[in-house]
Amino acid sequence: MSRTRDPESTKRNILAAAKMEFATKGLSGARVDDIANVAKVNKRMIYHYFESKENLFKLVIEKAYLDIREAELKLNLEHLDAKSALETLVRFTWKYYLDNPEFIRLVNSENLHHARHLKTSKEVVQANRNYVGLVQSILDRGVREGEFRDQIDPVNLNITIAAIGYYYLNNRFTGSIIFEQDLMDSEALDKRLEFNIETILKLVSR
Amino acid sequence: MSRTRDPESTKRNILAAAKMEFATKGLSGARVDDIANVAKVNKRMIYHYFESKENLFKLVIEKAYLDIREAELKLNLEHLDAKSALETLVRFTWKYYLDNPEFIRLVNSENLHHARHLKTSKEVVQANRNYVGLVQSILDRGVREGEFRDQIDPVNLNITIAAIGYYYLNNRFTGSIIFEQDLMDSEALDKRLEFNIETILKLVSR
DNA sequence: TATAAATGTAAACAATTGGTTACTTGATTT
DNA sequence: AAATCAAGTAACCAATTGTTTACATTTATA
Repeated sequence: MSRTRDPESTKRNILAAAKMEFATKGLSGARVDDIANVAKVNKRMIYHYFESKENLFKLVIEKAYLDIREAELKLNLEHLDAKSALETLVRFTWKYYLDNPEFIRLVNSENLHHARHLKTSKEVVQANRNYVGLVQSILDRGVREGEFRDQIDPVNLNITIAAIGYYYLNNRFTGSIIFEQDLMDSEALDKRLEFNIETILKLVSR
Repeated sequence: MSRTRDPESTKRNILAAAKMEFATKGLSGARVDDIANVAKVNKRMIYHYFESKENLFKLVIEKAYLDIREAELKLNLEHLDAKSALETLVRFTWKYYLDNPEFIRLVNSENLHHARHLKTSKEVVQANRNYVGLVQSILDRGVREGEFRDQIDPVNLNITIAAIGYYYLNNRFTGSIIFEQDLMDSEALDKRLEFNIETILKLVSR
């Protein structure tokens, strides 16, 4: 049966279109008209369901964070030895950024705006708390197994794992110009991933 | 003598105001009127000297790159042993990002726009070529001194040195929320710098 | 089945935007 | 000192923007 009305699908379409629009053009550059056109809904519906452009952005960035944290939990890193778990996490983080370039763009936008949309989001804070705990448990296990150094700060390790992927991909356009090579060709990408794994493993090894 | 007209100072004021405006609000979010007000010049002067908002942005981002590359050259890393040279470079990069947060924001904006303003800038490419050469020479020296591993890719090393500082500072707002600590308090900043030096030195060591 | 609530459309609005026009004032040159 | 050009001002414009108003239609419910 073909329903002529479908509020859930309308909301989903708006959110998906908004995510791409905000990621491509930033918060200021994004156009509500364009979001409506891509989502194939009347512009009025955006205000009906999401109140304002600003609030729509808030929901988009919140969902983006919850999505990546959820994907990380699915890795089931508890079942691996510490070294494999850490390598898996580095690989995952890289691949996630590579497959979801919108995530990086959205995080940049949110930081340009001093994270004002995320400030009130308890859910995102909790999801991240679990994530830091996960990395801490890998570190503990690595120490017990005699593989990792003691006293490594899990937050700084987390940040570095993200950083070495994020920066490369975020700055792929300026990078490809100033380094005079295509940073996005598959050979360069593979090489970078291996480089990153090496960086992290050397950092934690005894 | 007080000159009522001073084109050089007018241009300088416009460029300085534009740099801050673009860094704070991005290319789309920046307002030509605001740049004119901050620079204390008539809006007409911006178009007189810089043609368009877009072209003004181009000059701002070009100058930003030339400035950092120039500052790096002043470090005179050739006179240091390889390990000290590399540590100095990591410290410098961190401090430069810390003291010039506009640089990070501008690079983000340029990447959001697929680096279209930098594409035609021969000068920036040349400046960066010198920079990669500098890092390569440090690596060579380190190998000769028996301190560094062989075959380290200078471009990926460069990218990683930048990444570990850039990401932390770029995402300081979202980071302070999701990690539930002020990433910008001086203790956290010192700790991060030491962490980064350790990361790079462990990466290159034999 | 009548009715109210939810879902949707079209058009318009007030404010803002990058950019321009028409004009004035100061400095330099011959 | 006249003339010419560069530097500067104020007001305005057409286009675009996020948001709203007024209205129509579908769906669920009493």
